[in-house]
Amino acid sequence: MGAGGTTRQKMLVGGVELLRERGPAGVTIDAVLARTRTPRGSVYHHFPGGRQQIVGEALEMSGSAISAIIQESAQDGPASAFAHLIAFWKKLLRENDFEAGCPVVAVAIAGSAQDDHRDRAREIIGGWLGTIADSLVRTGATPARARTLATLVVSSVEGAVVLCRTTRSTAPLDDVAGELRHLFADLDRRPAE
Amino acid sequence: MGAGGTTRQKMLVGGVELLRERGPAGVTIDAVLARTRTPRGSVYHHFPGGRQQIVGEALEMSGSAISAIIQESAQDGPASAFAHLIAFWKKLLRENDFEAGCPVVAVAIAGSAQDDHRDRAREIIGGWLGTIADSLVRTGATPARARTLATLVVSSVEGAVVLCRTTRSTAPLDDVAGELRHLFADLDRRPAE
DNA sequence: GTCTATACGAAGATAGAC
DNA sequence: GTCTATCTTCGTATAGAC
Repeated sequence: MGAGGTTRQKMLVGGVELLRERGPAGVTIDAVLARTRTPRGSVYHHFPGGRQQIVGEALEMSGSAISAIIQESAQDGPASAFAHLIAFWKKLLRENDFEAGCPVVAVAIAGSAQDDHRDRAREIIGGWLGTIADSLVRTGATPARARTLATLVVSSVEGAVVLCRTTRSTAPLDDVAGELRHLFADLDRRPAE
Repeated sequence: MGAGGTTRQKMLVGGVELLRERGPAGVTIDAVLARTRTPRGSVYHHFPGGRQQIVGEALEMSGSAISAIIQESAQDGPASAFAHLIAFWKKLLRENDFEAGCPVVAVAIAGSAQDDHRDRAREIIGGWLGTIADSLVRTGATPARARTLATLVVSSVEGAVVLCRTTRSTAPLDDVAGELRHLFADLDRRPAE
């Protein structure tokens, strides 16, 4: 939990946690306050935009963390990006007792009710796809196939995170990791589609 | 939309639509009534359990539809189940202008707030995995590898549905379909892990 | 089976004191 | 920066008439 830091930081961390656990609809001001035990009177001082601003900043903060992992590890190639992404999710799932998932996916499927941050979610996911695809191109894949493979990687990992939550196990991510390793190994044998 | 049928059926169809578009938190009684233009006074007559019952029955109805598609098509082998699943989602996404996703996933990641139908979501997804894995075993895969491949299929398809919603395009599902075809083709060359 | 009215609670947001 | 009301909106649920 967000123990240290300023009141504002604590609220934001609480918002990130709630976004991962319950989706945007679960990021209520009351829930943030109850979780972080920060003063109610400070909410609109730090977040003049209210609840909507908290959700938006929580999405930015948690989405950037994932983007950073992909960008850094992708410098060592697509296999590295894939491995680090899997490792990140396994760690986060276990640390949160399988109660936390991907905040960007949660926003993406939330629908247009209340405030709508889906455009940002789309941009963030687009960034992941671009980074992974670029990395695949550098290993010799055609741009078209790189894009296709990047889509498979992101889709299967995000889907596996959902299955990990429901089964309360990291097995789905391990299964996906095992199968997609074959696919990466095939890359040089089947470069163009 | 649920034009015909009894009041109860109309309410249920509205609940299914809302569950797919906004998740369980979006299935409010007000939203169901506004969408189906059914009488408010009939809600607790048809659903004594109130909102929670509507969400539960909407999950059963929409989850069963997907289970049925997998079960029927899996009789012709895993490739058929996979193809029909992809086709189902592409059709549903297009028909709903990419505003609707998987109701079971929506429940699975909703968290423990309010009513909790996650156990049922887990059972439903488990059924999909079992059906697909059985089908793979019948084509010669070992039980262990069948389970692993089934997990990859469900994970990547569900993840792709999320990406389809954000990009408002069926391309992610097509990408996954294209890549996983290679994997099915490899099955006979790499039967045991 | 359906209607209106209403009680009740949760949550977002604002105002003004400190 | 933080506190204590308070207002308002929304959503669930119930009661009783028709």
